[in-house]
Amino acid sequence: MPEVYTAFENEDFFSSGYELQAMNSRGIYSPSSGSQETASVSSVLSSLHDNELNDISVIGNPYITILEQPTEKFRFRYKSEMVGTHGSLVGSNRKNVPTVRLHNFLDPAVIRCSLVTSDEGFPRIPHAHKLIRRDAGQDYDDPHYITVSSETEYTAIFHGMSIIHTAKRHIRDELIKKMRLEALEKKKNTNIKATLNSREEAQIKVDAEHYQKHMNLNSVALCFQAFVTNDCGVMIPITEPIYSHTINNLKSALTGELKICRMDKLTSSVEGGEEIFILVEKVGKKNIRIKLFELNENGCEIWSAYGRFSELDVHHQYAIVFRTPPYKDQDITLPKNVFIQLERPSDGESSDARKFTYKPSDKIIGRKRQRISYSGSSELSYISPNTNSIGNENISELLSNSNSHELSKEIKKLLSEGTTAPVCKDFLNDIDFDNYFKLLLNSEENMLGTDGPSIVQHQDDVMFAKNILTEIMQCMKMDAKNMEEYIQKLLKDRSTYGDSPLHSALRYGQHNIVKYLLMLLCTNKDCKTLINSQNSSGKTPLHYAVLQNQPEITKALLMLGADPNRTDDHGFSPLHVAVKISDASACVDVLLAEKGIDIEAYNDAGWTALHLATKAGSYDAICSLVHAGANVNNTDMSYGRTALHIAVEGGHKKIVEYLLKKTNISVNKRNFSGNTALHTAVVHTGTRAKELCALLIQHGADPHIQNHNRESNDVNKKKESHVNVKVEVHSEDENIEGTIGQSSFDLAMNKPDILQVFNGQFEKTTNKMYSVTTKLELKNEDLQTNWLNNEHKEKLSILLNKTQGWQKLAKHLNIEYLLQTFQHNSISPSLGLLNYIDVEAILSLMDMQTLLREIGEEEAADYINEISSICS
DNA sequence: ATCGAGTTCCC
DNA sequence: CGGGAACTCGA
Repeated sequence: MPEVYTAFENEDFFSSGYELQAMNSRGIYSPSSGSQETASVSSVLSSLHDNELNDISVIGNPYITILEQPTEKFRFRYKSEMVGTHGSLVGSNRKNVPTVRLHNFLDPAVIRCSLVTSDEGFPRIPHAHKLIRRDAGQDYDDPHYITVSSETEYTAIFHGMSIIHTAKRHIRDELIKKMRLEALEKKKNTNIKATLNSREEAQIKVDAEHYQKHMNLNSVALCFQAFVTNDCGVMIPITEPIYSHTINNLKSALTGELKICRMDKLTSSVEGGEEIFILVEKVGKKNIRIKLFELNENGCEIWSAYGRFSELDVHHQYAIVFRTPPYKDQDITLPKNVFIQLERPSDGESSDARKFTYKPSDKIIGRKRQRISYSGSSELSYISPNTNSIGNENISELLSNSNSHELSKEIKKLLSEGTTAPVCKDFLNDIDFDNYFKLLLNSEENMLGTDGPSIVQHQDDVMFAKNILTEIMQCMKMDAKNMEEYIQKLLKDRSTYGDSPLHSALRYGQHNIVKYLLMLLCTNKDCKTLINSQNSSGKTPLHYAVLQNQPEITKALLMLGADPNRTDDHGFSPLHVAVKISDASACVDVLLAEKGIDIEAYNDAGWTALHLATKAGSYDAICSLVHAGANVNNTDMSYGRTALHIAVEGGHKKIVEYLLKKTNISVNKRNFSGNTALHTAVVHTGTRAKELCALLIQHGADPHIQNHNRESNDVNKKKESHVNVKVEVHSEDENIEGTIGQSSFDLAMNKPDILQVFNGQFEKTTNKMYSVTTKLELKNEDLQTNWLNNEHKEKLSILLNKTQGWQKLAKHLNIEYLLQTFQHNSISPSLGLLNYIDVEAILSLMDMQTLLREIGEEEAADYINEISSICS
């Protein structure tokens, strides 16, 4: 087609469509003229008597601007859904409908709207979907034509359109239909009588075939083009086509709206790694990310990170279980508000952002923190500001300068001078004060916490305990009337997170302040209550003492009546907390020494201390727990695992070894999924899989125990029957439970090194257990007990691979259902088969030799003959 | 055969 | 309308 009309693609005109509309509102009328030639002439002429403002816009070729884009999201409907009304394609502003205007043209023309592919940068082709237009209860297929003229200000308004999702099976036909029409129209522009020749028809079919597979069915665009009809009734385009932006299918996981529906919790520790369950609208598991980000005051993103999860953590397109990433700043002392949103890599779409909060770590002091140098003075300067009510310079000085012995004497004196209420006399009598104070004073640290605040703005928080203590001292010195009451009030004061002074001092590692607070507390009538007070996350001072790995303080707290079994909001007792910290074994021991501690207690997730310790790999804690009498065969309530499962899962070889060697843990215990520790070891992805398997096998793990994992193929069907036969034979083998599932052995099928471990063990010990399982009688004792070693197996497998004899062998052994397994999974199919025969003790070497001869594998048979003669 | 994802239909 | 679920299809 000759390029008579060139595009007018000035960006300015595109973006200034609205201004143009205003300027042209008067409209231009010119008497109709027949041909295109005169059309452009008349447009030039008319520009002469148009006002100056319009000059720029009227000179040039006709073009179309889009006054109103269609919405970006629209639900594509199937034909069958088109009963009744479902709303039509509206404009991007949600009110109007798609609208375009023809410029630089003075005759009536028609504007066509059709549906095309949306891939920008690629040639637009007709889309397989339909764009229907409903008018007065009638539906019309695309394309749609609207006549424009000066009366309508050359504006075409496309009402009542909707997009019909062509069914997959009709895509090709629909494409062919549209592509034929397009090709025909093109040809007719030059020759009215033109038809498509068979070569063109064929080409269209080929193209349609191709597009059918690759067309994006969830995105379309509208195509607008203006035409005039010539004398022969042929549509002659007078503008280049212009395309709307993309319209995406609202119902698809690929382009649908991303939405966070619900979240399990909205907070995480700065350390990250916390598991969160999030319910979402339909997503594709391969095409979704969870982004956490922070904005500054100006709304600029200043931090972002992605939640950690795998495809397997996306449940049925509607839920995701992910772990939070660590926050950039581990040292925050106040909650940090950030945002969380879903992000779709394929098109960069994202959901609305939800608020999310990072909480400061409980172990703030556990880490090395950068110390900010305070100008000129000691930390003393931090004490004074908050003292408008009480002039306490003396006390401050006392606190900071006096050696601790002096001060403790001071306190002790105060305490013994009868300031204590009679109620606690009994309690005080019970306490071994000498020991207690020795414990507390057995420290050479300075009075003030060794750690200053890392960030100045949080000094109030950090100084909370110190300020309270200062006030108390002040109060004592002044011997005020309501002193006791006042002190009581001070001790009960709370700071951020509901911290009592004791919590706060512990949280910030101000160990000396802790000690002084404890001295004060021990004489207080509400001592027990105060000691056991819980902050807003339910933690007691004991939790923090343990988190800070302070065995002495832990002990002191216990002496003062701290309840070792009080749990935090997640059901964690101090023991639960302690065993998770690998170097806090001293605290574990202190706790375990406490009578009344419940070592089998479960946290809210259904884990005992032993499970938590195992998960964390805290070897010492495990030993302590076992010594303290923890039941090693106790299972967690969420997965039914013993510590052995958990240890294997975590690859903690040393712990596995300990459990197996030093405890009476049951090696073959199955978890809720029916898996034994050996199953877990076999599928272990780390480098230790083999060692772990060996260890378990050594301690009697049975690789034939099956889990509850029912596979879903023919292979398994057959295997079931196979297994059932086996079970019958070994009916004395207690409780294989007749279940249908995978054994450790099954799981190891494609792991030759692990099979070796299994084999090695059977060569030595298991012939008794798995003897005489086949119809074939075993004749040669030697060959029965000594099967092929690995080297022999490899050599033999080379022979059998060469001739494909392994397939025949498998068939004759009635295990052809495993052919595929061997074929696909083994490095060498024959080796897989041989290992299988070996482990399952299907037949003796002698029989093997016979069988090989029967099936014509002379070379292999000879080889066996050769090695067996060497052996004997 | 079975499962998850995608498609189609129904209310 | 939007939500939901039944159906279908490909791995």
